[in-house]
Amino acid sequence: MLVSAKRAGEQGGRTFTEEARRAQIVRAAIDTVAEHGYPHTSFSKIAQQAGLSSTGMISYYFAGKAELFDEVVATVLRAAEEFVGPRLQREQTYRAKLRVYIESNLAFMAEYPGHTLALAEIVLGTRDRDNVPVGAVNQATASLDVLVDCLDKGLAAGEFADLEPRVMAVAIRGAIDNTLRHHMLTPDVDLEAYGRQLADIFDRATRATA
Amino acid sequence: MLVSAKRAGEQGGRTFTEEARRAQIVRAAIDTVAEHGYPHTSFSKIAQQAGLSSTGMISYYFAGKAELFDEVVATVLRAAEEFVGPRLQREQTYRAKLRVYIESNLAFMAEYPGHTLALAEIVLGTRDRDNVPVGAVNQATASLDVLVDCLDKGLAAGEFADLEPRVMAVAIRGAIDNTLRHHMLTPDVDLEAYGRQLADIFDRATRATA
Amino acid sequence: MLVSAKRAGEQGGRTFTEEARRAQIVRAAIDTVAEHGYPHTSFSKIAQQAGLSSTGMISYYFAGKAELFDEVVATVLRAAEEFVGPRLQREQTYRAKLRVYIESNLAFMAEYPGHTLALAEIVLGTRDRDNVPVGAVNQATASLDVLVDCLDKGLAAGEFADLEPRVMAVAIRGAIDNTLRHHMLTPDVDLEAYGRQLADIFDRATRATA
Amino acid sequence: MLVSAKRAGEQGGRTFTEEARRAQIVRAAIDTVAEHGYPHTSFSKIAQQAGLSSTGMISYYFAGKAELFDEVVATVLRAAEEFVGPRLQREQTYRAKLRVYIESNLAFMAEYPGHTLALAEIVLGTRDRDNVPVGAVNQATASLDVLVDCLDKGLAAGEFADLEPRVMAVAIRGAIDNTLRHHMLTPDVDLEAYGRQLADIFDRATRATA
DNA sequence: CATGAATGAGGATTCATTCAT
DNA sequence: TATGAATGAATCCTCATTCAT
Repeated sequence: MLVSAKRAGEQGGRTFTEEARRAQIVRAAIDTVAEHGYPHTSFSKIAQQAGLSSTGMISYYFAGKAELFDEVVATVLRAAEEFVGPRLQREQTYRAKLRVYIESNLAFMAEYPGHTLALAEIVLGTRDRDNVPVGAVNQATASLDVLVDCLDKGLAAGEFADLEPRVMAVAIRGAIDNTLRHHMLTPDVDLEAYGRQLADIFDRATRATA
Repeated sequence: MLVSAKRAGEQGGRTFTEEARRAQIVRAAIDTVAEHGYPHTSFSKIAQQAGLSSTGMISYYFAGKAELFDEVVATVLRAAEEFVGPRLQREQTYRAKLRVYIESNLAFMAEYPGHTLALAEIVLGTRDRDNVPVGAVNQATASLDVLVDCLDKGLAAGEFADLEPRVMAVAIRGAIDNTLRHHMLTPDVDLEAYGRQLADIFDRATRATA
Repeated sequence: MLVSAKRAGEQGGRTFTEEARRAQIVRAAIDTVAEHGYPHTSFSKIAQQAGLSSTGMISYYFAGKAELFDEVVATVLRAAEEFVGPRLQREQTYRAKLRVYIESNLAFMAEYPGHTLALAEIVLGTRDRDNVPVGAVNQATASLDVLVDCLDKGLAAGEFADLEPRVMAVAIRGAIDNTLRHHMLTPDVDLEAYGRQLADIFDRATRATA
Repeated sequence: MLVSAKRAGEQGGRTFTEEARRAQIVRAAIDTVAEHGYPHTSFSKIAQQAGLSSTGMISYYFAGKAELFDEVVATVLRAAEEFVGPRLQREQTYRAKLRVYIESNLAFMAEYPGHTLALAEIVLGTRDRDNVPVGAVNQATASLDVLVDCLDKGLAAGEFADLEPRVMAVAIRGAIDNTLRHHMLTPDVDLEAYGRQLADIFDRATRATA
């Protein structure tokens, strides 16, 4: 006798079907944000994109706007981590890891442009009523820590010279994200070449001065 | 036929009084966006901030939301240009100009945090119905050209080595903007020190490799 | 053809199991109304209170909202009748019965505050689309007849003087219910003492004038 | 030169026109509650009743459901006070005042049945999320104090015997309200006669025992 | 010039109910 | 018998914009 398909796939108290629906909605939300921008993303647009007949369905699966977009952010970050992480671990030196971090982030953007764009939109657009960024952003900034960690260790290993890890990390992350933004405006640029050049820039910036 | 007193002071077909009103509204819009975030900025919040009794006035002076926020962006960019421009011209070498560009941009942020924050919010939040960035953003990206120009000339003068001006410019601009974003989240950082370190990073990145 | 085991225990065409489920749901409905108020009582809150996993169960056992709340009212009235009835019969004179009616009604309220509160909420909140009270209320008002009957007979027996039974009954019932309402707002009052005083009031009101 | 009509009629910072609109909406709300019951009273029903084209108008004039219904309650209580108050003051003895209180309350109900019904509905239907009655009710219960005060003073003056003013007041108020409720269900009763009989009841109840 | 009342579309969310399994 | 996913109407509320004055 088989355990029912539903119960088998539970995650966090949710059934397989529930999880599937949530994933479907999250995917639709990502696409909608990427296409229309976060401020113009409404439940009805998402429902339409997902092929759902009403916005009620979304409220049925997500407690509210916040929960939905928190999950969107988590999903995108997870996808990015799964894309970038293995490539990072393959490298031996921290200098090589840094180069791969930059290049594979841009490669991820090239492969999932919607994901990255949506992430940026949501992180900037999501505030509580005191204009303080909410949960989603904490996750997003947490992703900066991977980079800080890499720089920290590389510094300790003597591979990098003369840098404040967090300042550098913020710069690198900003450079990457802004590159995506420009890529969105002028989609004809070659992201792979861009990635190499960006990596060159920060490779040089982390070298010891003569 | 006499030119009316009003018409004498025109700017783009508008009278002094009109310009004053528009400026008042633009100022209020900047403050409102900075305080509540672009998604929570409505005409009524702006009217309230400006001390106006109704939103009708705003619609009276601006053809629509787009026109208002275009003017906000233009105003902020003008302020930034007026702040950064003179400091740039004071320097002789392009390398020095680059350093000053970075430092004075962060200094501008420190002095007018609302302006910069509002700009970032609006640029990301303002799209037409096809999600194409509107006029505002074109202006914003235009501001990148100053930086590209500086790098271009410095390259020609042999001051910088080995860089693609536009790639570098996008990286620098992104690094600066992301620094502001982090400053907003953790307001205790010293923007002046940050500016120096950021300038160091890109100073090194533009040097010839040994 | 055999009568099935299930059918053997029918009540109004329903099996034991069905009755048990209905009772469980009715109990949950009473508690929910008492806790959250009728306007905030939804099927999902009731299902939650009953430990059911979905509202579908409720719709399955009750034809609709109206049927459920009709049964709630009937249940509460039955409980009140079972509480008050025997105490009433124990008394010999109608004057004594009247006193016991008042006191035991308040005692019932003290013992089952949720029941009484729920009843009041539902009676006021349940209307059909023409604002005509539905079945539930008819039952509720029917409960007034017990009181009218007591007054009628006492009058005939010469125990009460000078009163119109229905007017008096409405007054007494209103006084009792309003006492509960005040008890809900200020729960520190002693319902037993209140009951005695209330009984005193109407005991005096039913005496012949000197 | 005349002060503008608008400014002339201000009340609490509101213009004449605003006040008129608010009054119109409040009147429509009273009628709607009286006709459909509080639980079935929605902004759209009120807007329809008021002849307004959208519910937006109501939100435009009232900060929310709570503010609207608070004003409804205040309006009804004011009307009742204006009706009952003068009649009360005309009487010399507290015993006479008590009789007039009861009779004129029923007379008010006869004249403005919608008002009283709406009041009862709202007071019972309005709770915050902890099921605690809100502001409106405080006003409503405050109206009980007039009665308590009358009984208190009559007791001190030796006009009433042997009663706990608050218990008596709650009883009287409950009797009055329940009489209205029955009047609503069976509209053929003569409220004036009812009022006299109700007054008789409590007149007798407050007499000294022989 | 300026006002502020009015509009109506669109926002998220909750609800009772249905239906296939 | 029981489930829970799906529905879509209805909830209150906010919004940018218009228009008569």
